[in-house]
Parts: sequence; structure tokens; C-alpha cells
Amino acid sequence: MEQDIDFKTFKRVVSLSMEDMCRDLFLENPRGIKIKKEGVAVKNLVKIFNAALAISNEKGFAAMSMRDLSAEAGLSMGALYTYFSSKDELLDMITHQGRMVTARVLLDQVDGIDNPRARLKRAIEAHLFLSEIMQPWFYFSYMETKNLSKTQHRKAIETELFTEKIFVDIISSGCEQGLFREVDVDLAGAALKALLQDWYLKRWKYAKRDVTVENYSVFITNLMESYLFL
Amino acid sequence: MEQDIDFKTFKRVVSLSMEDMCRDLFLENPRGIKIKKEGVAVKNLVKIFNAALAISNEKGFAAMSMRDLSAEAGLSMGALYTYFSSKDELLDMITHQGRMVTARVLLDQVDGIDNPRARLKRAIEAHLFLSEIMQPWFYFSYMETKNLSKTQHRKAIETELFTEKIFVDIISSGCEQGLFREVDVDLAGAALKALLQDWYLKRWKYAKRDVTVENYSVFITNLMESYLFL
DNA sequence: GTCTATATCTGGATAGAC
DNA sequence: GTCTATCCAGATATAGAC
Repeated sequence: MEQDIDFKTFKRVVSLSMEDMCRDLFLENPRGIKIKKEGVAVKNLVKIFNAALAISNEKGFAAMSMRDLSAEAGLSMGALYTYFSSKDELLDMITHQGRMVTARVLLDQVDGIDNPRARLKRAIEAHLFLSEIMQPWFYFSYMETKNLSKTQHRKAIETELFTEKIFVDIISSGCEQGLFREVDVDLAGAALKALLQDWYLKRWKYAKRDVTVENYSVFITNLMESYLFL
Repeated sequence: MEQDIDFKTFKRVVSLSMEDMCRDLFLENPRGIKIKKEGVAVKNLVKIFNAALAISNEKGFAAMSMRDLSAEAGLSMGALYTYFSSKDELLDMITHQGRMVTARVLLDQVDGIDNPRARLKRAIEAHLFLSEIMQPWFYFSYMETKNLSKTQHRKAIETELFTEKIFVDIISSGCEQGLFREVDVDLAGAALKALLQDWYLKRWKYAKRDVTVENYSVFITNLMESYLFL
């Protein structure tokens, strides 16, 4: 379990197609979605989510009209409303599903790795690789957080702090074991989080400079280690 | 000129009141604004900008209606439209004015400091202190970039790259002088930029943890130096 | 310069045919 | 399950009184 992982392997192991995620959503949500047949529902959810993410990441969720969405997804407005009861509910659905996957995958990836240095490295890779695969989703969640309903907004903040805590805990245990020097673990964790987020927030920049996700992963790991070891 | 600067001194020296900025805008823009008397125009521009930043940073510019703005600013809708010709123009005005100030202050602050280490420290402080004073403005600009008109959007990206280049150039000169070790200067610059941006993007987090801007400045400087010196 | 009142249009949501 | 047609609340923007 402690062995290294590369992006290709990661992608294969976690297998997070849009279809898988939409199927999960459908199975979790027997009430909200009026459609009965799984095949039809999943196929259309994929179309809806892809369209919503594309338009919203271009000009913002609030600026996306239901007519825009209808055109891009290739479904009539009437059909759209059999999958959610309001535009706000669609927003909540998308972010909710993203959060579930993130938490599950991150915890799963660091599980069983005890050495803090190895654990930190893997956590960084897992976060970056995941956000690479699900970039539109991560970008969307970041930008639309403040537009969520109050309960979903609270959950979004909880998840932000939860994933940050994963990093803080790793750094703390490294300090306790005398492996890392004594640092302000909260600040270190916050900084690491910011660096990981930059990967999906400024993808255009890194793409233009031909920085791959593996390059970036190595760089961030080195940066953090040079601070923690000194 | 090379001496240290603290937040209080910085605040006094750059003196960036909302009023100063609105006066600049008024004097630069004799065409767009229909109001003739400087006193009246500046007073109302301050009210409009404060209101627009407050509402937009709460729920997004697109979700802010002109009625919201009218109520919060204490001006009728008719009066609002004597200061700009459309909601989109208001968006452009706000971001434009913020960019002008940022570029001017940053260049001004590092001017005359030759030693790369001192220059880097000062650039970090200047960016953080500036974004502390103008937090609503910085947050707004970041979140609303993708909603700008095409020309203003292009300018926003140019400014992002311009300020990043200030950091990259400092790091490069440090490497050339053999003061810093050889690193990927573009990645280092991008990372630093991300860390500086986190300060105004997650202010709620740092405020809750009682991290001051000076604390954060010292932390970021140490983090970067531990990577650059090693 | 500022306000009120209003013209005009767009967008979310739904009813009912197929 | 999906589509078309439509309702109507609420949005931007302006005209004209004061």
C-alpha cells in the first residue's frame, strides 16, 4: 500500500467517470428524480452535468439561463425539471456529489500509510490527481460556494476544513515524531491547501506553460519538504 | 528606502482611502460620469462602490440587482445611472480602478531595493498589506474576472501575469547572483502568487484563527526563503 | 442632480399535449 | 419521458417631474 502511485495508475484505480458519479447520484436520490429507468436517468444526468459545468465555468452559474442549459444539454426545459425541482437544487446536487467523491477518495488514498513523509506525499498526489480528473467540478465548487443554499454552504465549508485537517494532522504527527521541525501546523496546512487549489483554479496558466500534474506534484512536495525539514 | 516597513506605516504612506480612489476615477473619466461637481460625484461614487462590493462579495455580482444596489447605496435607480451607463460598465469600472492602484503601489514599493532577498520580502509585504487594505476589492476582482467584458477580461489577465512577473524577476535575479539556489522560477513565482492570493480569498479562515497580516507575511517569507536558500 | 413611475424584456417554472 | 407554449415575477434601463 505504501508504494508510489503515478497519475495513470491513480486514474485507473479510482475510476471516476462522469457516468459513475451520475449513477451514484441517481441511486442515492430515489425521491428527487422523477425518472424511473436507470439507463435513461444516468444518460441525461451526464448530459445535464457536463453542460452545466461547461457553461457555468465559462460565465458563472448565475449567468447561465435554463434556456442556455437546455440548448447545451440537448433536452427541453420541461425535461430538465424532471431531474431537479429548481435551479438552486441543481447547484446543490452538483457540489454535493463532488464533495462526496473527494472525501471518499482522499481518505482512501492515505489509508494504511503510516510514515508522515510518505503520507504527506501521497495526500498531495491524491488531491492533485483527483482535481486533475475532476477539474471542472472542483473549479465550479470553489467559485459557486457563496451561491449555495445555507445548509449546503455550511457543508461546503465543513468539507474545506475537513480536507485541510487531513494535511494538518499529517504535519502534526511528523512534528511529534521529531521527523519535521516545529512549525505552525495550521499555517502550513492552509498554505498547502492554497497551493493544491491553485492547480485547478489556474489551469489555463499551467497548461500554457506545459506543466504536467506530475511536475506540479513534485514541485509542491519539494517546497513543503524544504520547509518542514530545513 | 531599504528599511523595513510595518503595516501601520504602509497604511499611512500609501493612503488609499476609498475616497482617494473614487476621486481618481472621477478625474480620469470626465466623459462617462454625467455629474459635474467633484464633491457630489466622489461622495456618491464612494457609496456606490462600497455597496456594490459588499453585496457582490456576499452573493455575487450577477445576483445583485440594481434595486439591491439602490437600497444599499441610498440612491435611487435613476441616480445610479448617472454614474454608469450599464451594470456591466459598473463592473468594469470597479475592477479597472483596483488594477491601476495595485500596479502603481507594487512597483513603487519595490523601487530602489536592489538586494533580491530584501526585495522579495518587501514585495511580499506590499502585496499582503495592499490586499489587506483593499480586501473587498481584491476578492471582488478575483471572483468576477470571468464576467468581465472581453477587453477588460484580457486586461485582468495581463495584470495577473504582470504582478506575477514582478516576483519571478526577483527570484531570477537572486538565482543569477548565486544568492538563491537554482529553482524553476516560474513555478516558484506562481506558488508565491497563490499563497498571497489565499490571504484575501480566505480571510474568514485567518480571522477566525487570529492570524494577523504581519504573522502571515513572516510565515510566507520564511516558507519561500527555506525553499530558495536550502 | 435626484426621484418616481414605468416601459420593456428576460428568466425560472409549469401545464398539458403527445 | 419529453416537448411546446405560456405564465408571471423580477430584472435592466429610461422618461420626465421636481
